[in-house]
Amino acid sequence: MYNGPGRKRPRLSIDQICSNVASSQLSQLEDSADSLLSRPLPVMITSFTSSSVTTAASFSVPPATHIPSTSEPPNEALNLSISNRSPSTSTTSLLHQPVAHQKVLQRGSWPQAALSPTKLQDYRSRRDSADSDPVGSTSAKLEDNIDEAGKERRRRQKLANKDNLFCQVCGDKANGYNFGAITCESCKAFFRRNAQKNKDLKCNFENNCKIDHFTRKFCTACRLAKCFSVSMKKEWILDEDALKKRKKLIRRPGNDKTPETPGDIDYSRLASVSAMSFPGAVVAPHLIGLHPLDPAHWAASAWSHSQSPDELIPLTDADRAVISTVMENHDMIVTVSPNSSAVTTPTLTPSTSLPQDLQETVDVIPPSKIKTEPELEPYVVVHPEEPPGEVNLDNDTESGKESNTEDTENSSTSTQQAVPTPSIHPDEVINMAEDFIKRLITFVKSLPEFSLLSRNDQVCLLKGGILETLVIRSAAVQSDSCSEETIDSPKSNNKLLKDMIRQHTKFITKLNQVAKWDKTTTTLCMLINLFSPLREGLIARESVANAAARYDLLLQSYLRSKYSSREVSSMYPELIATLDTVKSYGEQSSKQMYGVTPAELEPLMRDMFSMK
Amino acid sequence: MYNGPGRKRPRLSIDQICSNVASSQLSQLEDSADSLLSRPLPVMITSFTSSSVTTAASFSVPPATHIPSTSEPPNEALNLSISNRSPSTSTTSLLHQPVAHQKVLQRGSWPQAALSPTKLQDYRSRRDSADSDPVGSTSAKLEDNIDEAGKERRRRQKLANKDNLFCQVCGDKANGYNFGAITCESCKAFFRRNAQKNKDLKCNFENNCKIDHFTRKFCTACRLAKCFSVSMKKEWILDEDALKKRKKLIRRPGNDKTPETPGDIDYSRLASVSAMSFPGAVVAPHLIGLHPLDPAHWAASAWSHSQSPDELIPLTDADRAVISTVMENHDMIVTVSPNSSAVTTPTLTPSTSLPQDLQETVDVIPPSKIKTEPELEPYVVVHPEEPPGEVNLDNDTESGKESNTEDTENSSTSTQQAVPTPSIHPDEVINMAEDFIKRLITFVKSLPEFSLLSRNDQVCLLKGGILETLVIRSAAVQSDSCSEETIDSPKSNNKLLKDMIRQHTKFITKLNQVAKWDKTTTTLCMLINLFSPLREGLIARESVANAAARYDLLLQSYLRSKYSSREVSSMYPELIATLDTVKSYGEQSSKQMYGVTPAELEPLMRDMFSMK
DNA sequence: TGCGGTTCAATCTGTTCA
DNA sequence: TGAACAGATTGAACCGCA
Ligand SMILES: [Zn+2]
Ligand SMILES: [Zn+2]
Ligand SMILES: [Zn+2]
Ligand SMILES: [Zn+2]
Repeated sequence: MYNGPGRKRPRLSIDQICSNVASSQLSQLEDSADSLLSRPLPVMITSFTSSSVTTAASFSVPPATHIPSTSEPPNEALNLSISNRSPSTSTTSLLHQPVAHQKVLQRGSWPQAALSPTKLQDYRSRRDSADSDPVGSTSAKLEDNIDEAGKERRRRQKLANKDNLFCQVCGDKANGYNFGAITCESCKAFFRRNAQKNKDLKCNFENNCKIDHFTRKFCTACRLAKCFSVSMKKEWILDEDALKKRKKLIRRPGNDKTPETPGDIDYSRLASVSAMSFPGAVVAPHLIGLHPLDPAHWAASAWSHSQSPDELIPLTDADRAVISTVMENHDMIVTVSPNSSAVTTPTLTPSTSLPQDLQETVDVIPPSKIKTEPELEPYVVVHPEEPPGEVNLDNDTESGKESNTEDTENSSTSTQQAVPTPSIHPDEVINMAEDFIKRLITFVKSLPEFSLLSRNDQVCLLKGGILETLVIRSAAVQSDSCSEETIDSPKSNNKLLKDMIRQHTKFITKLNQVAKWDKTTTTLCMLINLFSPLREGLIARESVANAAARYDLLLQSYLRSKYSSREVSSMYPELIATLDTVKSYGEQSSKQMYGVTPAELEPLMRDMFSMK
Repeated sequence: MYNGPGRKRPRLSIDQICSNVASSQLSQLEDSADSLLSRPLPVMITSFTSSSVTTAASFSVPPATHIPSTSEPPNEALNLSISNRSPSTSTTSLLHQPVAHQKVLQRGSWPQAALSPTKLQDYRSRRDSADSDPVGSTSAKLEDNIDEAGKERRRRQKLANKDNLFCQVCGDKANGYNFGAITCESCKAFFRRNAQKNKDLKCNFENNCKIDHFTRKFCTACRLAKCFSVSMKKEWILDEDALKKRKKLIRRPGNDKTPETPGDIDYSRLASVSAMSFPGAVVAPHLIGLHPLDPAHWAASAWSHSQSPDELIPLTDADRAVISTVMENHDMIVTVSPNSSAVTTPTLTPSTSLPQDLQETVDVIPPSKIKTEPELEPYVVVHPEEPPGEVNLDNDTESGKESNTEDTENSSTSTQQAVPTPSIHPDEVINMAEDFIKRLITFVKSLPEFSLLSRNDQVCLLKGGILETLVIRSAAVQSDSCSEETIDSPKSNNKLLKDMIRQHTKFITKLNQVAKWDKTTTTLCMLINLFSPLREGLIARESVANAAARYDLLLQSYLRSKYSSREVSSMYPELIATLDTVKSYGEQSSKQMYGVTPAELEPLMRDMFSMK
């Protein structure tokens, strides 16, 4: 029996990663994550209209007292981080600022990602029209002539294409789209052979086998999963009937852009679906537990609008709102802007609070600060289990937590100068990492899709993806600043580390490039990646897949609102592909990180944690 | 000198190391070593004829009272091994088993690893007659008849065996010996198909792919390497000629079963050969106080044969015999195969017995279990001071010592599963270490060169080299398994320890690489290193140097029998060089080990002690 | 030309038989 | 231990419609 499965690379647990990175405290990330998760998260509510601008404003505003009681003293964690940066005094003072105002968060507004049945066709036809000359097929001669012009162009395109088209499943060289995703010949065949059969493939490992040129044949289960995860559509595999018909004769040409049998896919369904932002048809694959990044799904779910390829499609209000909220929260919680002093360090609070009781918690928060969105409902709808109208997040009343972000900031700014980064005590580096991760978790908790998950699943996602998230996020934050400095840091003599940093930089650069240095884009990518339904241990994979799908669609909509159809059609897949690389990258990083001393890590961490 | 990250740790004496490692008992390594040394070691003598079957049988036989009549019921050891496979209950129950029988095993029963050509033949014929009905051939019938008697017995044995025999390559269920190692059918076929072909298999990964039931087909290169590492002999694959002959006719079953050289091994020759295997000239350098590993000396003593550079120079029968004996003993005593449950814990037995009296002791041991080699004589000749004919080992009557090996085994084996290594109580770790060291010592004592030394010198060698030995040995045992697991162990948050583990892994990897994953090679290296004439306190440095030289030569011969002149000329020096690094490494390790808690050490120890 | 399907040779593996 | 065999997969090449 040739059951060739793949060689499985052990995936590091978050614990391991953390311990690697920071060696000590972080090692209990799981625990901390857990504890973090159990802590209430402040609900952020954004009024729609007020949205962006408002948010922006609030962003720079010092959170200061906000919240109620948090006049509390600076929290320890923060202090630590601060200390890192500014060795001396200034920092301390900053530290004293109350971290209180955490945030907001919306609940469910969902932009609807258009996916209508027509999309695919749309996509294709658009594509066709764009690239290939629709010249009549009848007169070849004419065509020749006419084509002449476009010929070269086309050729070039094609060339360009083929040369840098890589299989979304295994990374091998790809020819073009197959079943909805850019894949190589082998994955195409593989998918056709297996997607439909119901034989339950079983992964002999952890269901997270890496799939690449070498390993693809190791684990059919994961390979297939990956296929679905990139949204390959098994529905596109011609069934017997279709085949028969096909062979016999091709009648009404109208129907069949897709090889599907006429009656097959009822694209009309999609419409309604899209309304729901989660069309069953498209969702299916995700339910299977795949991760949402799919060009394929993308292609399929292309925009329903039959807009001209160059017209931008404005975001729906809902989408816009969601995006701004997310970004706002992200900026508030995670980003430590070097300049703006208004720091938001939602780090955990030692507060004794509680939990699951959302509504109430929400109330606790000063209405003025709460940010909520009308669109929430729809989202909630998606998750009927949830009580609509309110965020299902734990509310964080915050505790005395202070953000040392300030310090960080200070130091960073001050550090900006030529002055070589002051030596930081290893322990501090650790603290910084810990602190940052906490913030990141807080941010993630602000996402309803995340907070609605069971604690278990939340932990699973974090364990599995925190590092990747950090990596991606670092791109989202300091698009350009990292590279040089980080790399040049005279501190690291450690070869491995240097390589890592270089690789990191390379990745960041690549991602930023593909994302055109758009922070929103990178942030969305980060989220899409966060919600990887294949993470080990997940239970509600479906929910995760849904979340991923949601952000995926959001990203598409966002892109489409900013770039032309043409641009998006190349940009989106590239993003997905790039994003995919982070997986192996992260894994590798954590491995390499192993044994690196905290001190050596500092520069990289500064970068990853966006501390300057 | 590894001056890695930071802090220097005071240098520890072996006692200290031990105490650190194990904290208590081990600390008196010197003492214990001494005591161990003074204890008689069971002489293992194997009659050639009785060989395989017998041995196999004895192998599985409960050591229990050992001695003579082993009409004993199922032995515990077996149970243990079985338990490995079945995680749950069995294990626990096993644990509850009285510790008494633990040690059982060893003592003299020698499973025979198909070493001698005769054995192989034996095996074959037996197998044939037993399992497959040699319907046709005339001789077969005769055989049948003859065999009749032993048939049933054999069958039973085999069965018993089969149940707890696991492939040394992939851990799958094994049938018995194939090409010199216990392997499953598939690995057998795999080996036959690939071992001889010179197509250069290339590992797509890191050359340390884990090989198990699921992963074995992932990397042929590593699988093959693993095969070699467990000493599978490609020479045993019938070559064309042999095949032809074989096909033509099966006459005297005696002659050609093995591809081995016609006359097979003339054991009688061994004497003289081994006597020569120690040319005075070569010894010289060592006397000067050099340690045996030096390229220089090597180059000088190159093989006198003026063979063509690409021709392999078969080992002399003597050398082959010695090597197999050594390896066999090593495997039996020291190696705790993660898969093979049949555990060999030659640890000391609680018996009260006695001592220095060798001859007598020997008698005490069930002849069937004792393995001895004709070759010993010659060796003895080298050390005329010793009474020839008998092994100069102390016989081990065992003290009240119990080995917790059992526990160890259990936990280890059960650990195999995905289950994260179960936490082992620190004390157990200590015990494991102690136990392991004891076993190692037992093994070392089985080397005439060692046991012939004065007690003082023996202790000196052990004190000076036990750690290094452990390190090297870990490479010899689990070529590939250590790295990942050990490193990933979430347990160790201790930075230093991690560095150590990493370094350890690095070293092991390097050594294995240089040694091409050949266990015999690494084992010989270990021995060469053990006999370092420069150890502090040594008196008979000359003898030690001789021993080193001997193994050095043996290594060279061995290499030359396996690789081309060209290969060896680069390989050997590399081995020596690599080996040399272990010194500083070990030193460093002991320094670092300082202060590490036993619990933290567990993973490293598991690795070093090859407990899974 | 893109992207469905189809075919088929080539590998390997592992079991069974001799 | 070898030989033979039956499978299992894979992936490249190709076919054909729109
Ligand atoms: Zn592919
Ligand atoms: Zn898998
Ligand atoms: Zn095997
Ligand atoms: Zn390999």
